[in-house]
Amino acid sequence: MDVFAEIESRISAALEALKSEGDLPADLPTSGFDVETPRDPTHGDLASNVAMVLAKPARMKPRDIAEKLQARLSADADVASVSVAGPGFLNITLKPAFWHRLVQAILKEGGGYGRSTLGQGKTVDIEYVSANPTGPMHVGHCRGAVFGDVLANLLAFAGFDVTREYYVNDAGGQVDVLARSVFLRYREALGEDIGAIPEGLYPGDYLKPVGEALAKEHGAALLEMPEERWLPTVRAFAIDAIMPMIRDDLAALNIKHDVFFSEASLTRGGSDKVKAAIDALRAKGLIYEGRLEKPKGHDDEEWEDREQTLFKSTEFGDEADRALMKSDGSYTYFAGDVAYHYDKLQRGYRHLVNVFGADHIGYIPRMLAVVAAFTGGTVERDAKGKLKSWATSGGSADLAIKVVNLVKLFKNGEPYKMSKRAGTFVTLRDVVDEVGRDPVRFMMLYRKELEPLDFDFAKVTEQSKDNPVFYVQYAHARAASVFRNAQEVFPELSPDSPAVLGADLSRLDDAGEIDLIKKIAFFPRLIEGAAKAEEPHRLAFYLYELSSALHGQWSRGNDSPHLRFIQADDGVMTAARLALIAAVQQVISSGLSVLGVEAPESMR
RNA sequence: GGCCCCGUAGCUCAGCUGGAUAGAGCACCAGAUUCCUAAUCUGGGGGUCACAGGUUCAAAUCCUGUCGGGGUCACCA
Repeated sequence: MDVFAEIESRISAALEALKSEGDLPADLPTSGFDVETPRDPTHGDLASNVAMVLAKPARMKPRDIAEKLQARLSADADVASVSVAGPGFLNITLKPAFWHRLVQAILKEGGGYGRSTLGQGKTVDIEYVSANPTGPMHVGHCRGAVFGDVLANLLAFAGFDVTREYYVNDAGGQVDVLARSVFLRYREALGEDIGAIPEGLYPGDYLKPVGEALAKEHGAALLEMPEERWLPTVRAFAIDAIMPMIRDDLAALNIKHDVFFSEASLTRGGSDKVKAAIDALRAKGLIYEGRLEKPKGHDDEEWEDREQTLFKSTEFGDEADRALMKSDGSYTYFAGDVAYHYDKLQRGYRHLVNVFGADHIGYIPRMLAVVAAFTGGTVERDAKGKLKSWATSGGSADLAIKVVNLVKLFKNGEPYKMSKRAGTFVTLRDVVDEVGRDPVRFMMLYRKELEPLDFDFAKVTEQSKDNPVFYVQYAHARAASVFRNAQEVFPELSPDSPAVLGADLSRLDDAGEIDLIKKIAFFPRLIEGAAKAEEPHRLAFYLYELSSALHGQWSRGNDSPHLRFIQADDGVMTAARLALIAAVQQVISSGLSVLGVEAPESMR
């Protein structure tokens, strides 16, 4: 049940009635306006701009339209009063009985409350994390990982059919470096003194066991071979060893992908999916052999002017065409990504989401270009060629790119520099072990994704109450506690009992109580808004506000005992208030579950 | 230099895609605990929404320009 949609439709009905009676022009639209909660609660429960939006097409004064609607809506059995204010706002106050019914509806829906049919089962593929398989995850990966995971939860809650995907960059130079690094550890495991790890190889100790395992499996056999013979073996071995580390790291954050897509698989086993994807673009006339201009703004000594295979991404507004082949004849990373997205589209997804780090922003236009090219969609730009959004539209499927900004590390307020050499490299696992899964997840979401995030270990660990996650969890635990205490007096009042679900709510008339109901009434709309905007942080902020309202109402019982939830001499009132608490707790619980954060029954 | 993001209270940030008198946390000041968990609550001070124009009934929000901070710019991934 969505109060806003409900009132919207009643306003529409009122407009229709006025039209049929000739009070409004017959061709006047009956949608396109908003119903929202006014900032100032004295204005009423709900406000609409309907009169102002329709003033122009109706060629009437906003206030005149508003007054006609006022007369209509006042007759509604659920409406207590309607007023016209300011430039033509329609302020509506609903009868308490309406809010009481809402609480009952929420309790009846239970965990389904707030779920939406917005997605209508549309298939969505969300690609996130996609860290190179060259070592354990570090803190920097954390934000994108949590963001992607929660976005996936959120879209699923809003009715989309979601696939969570990880693109494994197991081809290219980085994994060759990994292989050489492991080979060194392999020699070490066979008793060789390898000395210091040379510049350019991965120095981490985590490769030691990998080298040892390699020695166990192959003995000294690999030592006899030239690099080009052992490299593929060692590379595959190393990746097979690293990926479980990464999965473990993700599991520590409660993140689980449905699909791990291997970049190397694109060209394995005789089939060349990269070539196929490029050919598909070629068929559209978007591939050509040509030269690129030397990039401006920085001196590049190694720049070489040569003819190469290019994708015409300028066709979609990118600032340069993009190379698909390296000078050694192998595919560029971009070429692999072209094939990967081609593959995703062929798997039938209607909506693709890529979660990028801020350092990959420059990569966005070419990716949008690729997907627009494959789907027949467009990359919307304004007259000056500026990108309107990081998304394609209008094609058989579309791509949206979400960018999470950098995480700046602090310790006791001082910037904290990560360095592998100085031993201050912080792995994701370290952070989760030290701080805990829930605080990390919540912290990563308690900021708009595009905003840089300061992450202070000392703050999040030592003064853990600074972390808002405890505030929200405490609200949930407090609700559970109220039930525990209430049952000592009224044993029949357990959370799912008929006595609570069917409680007579007519005495819930305190302003704070009604305010709590209004806050949970907003939940479905919040979910839809956050899902449409693909902004999970909204949910974190919402839960904080809702928790605040609950803590506030609880505390009012300190000064005014008659407001306490448990009234030992009044079972009817207690049941009513517990019903409200149960509904609030339900929303917090549902919200936290979308965030992937635990909703504890107790904080002790 | 091109492109992209950001600029809101002393600090860290929200602001529901254009709504009414711009909010929260931290910090500071003053209070609340024989009382359902004080990991909590109540009150107070604190603002040229970077700046200047424009669009309209209405702009922190959209457009243009300027200033400041950050990111990024073939052949890496």
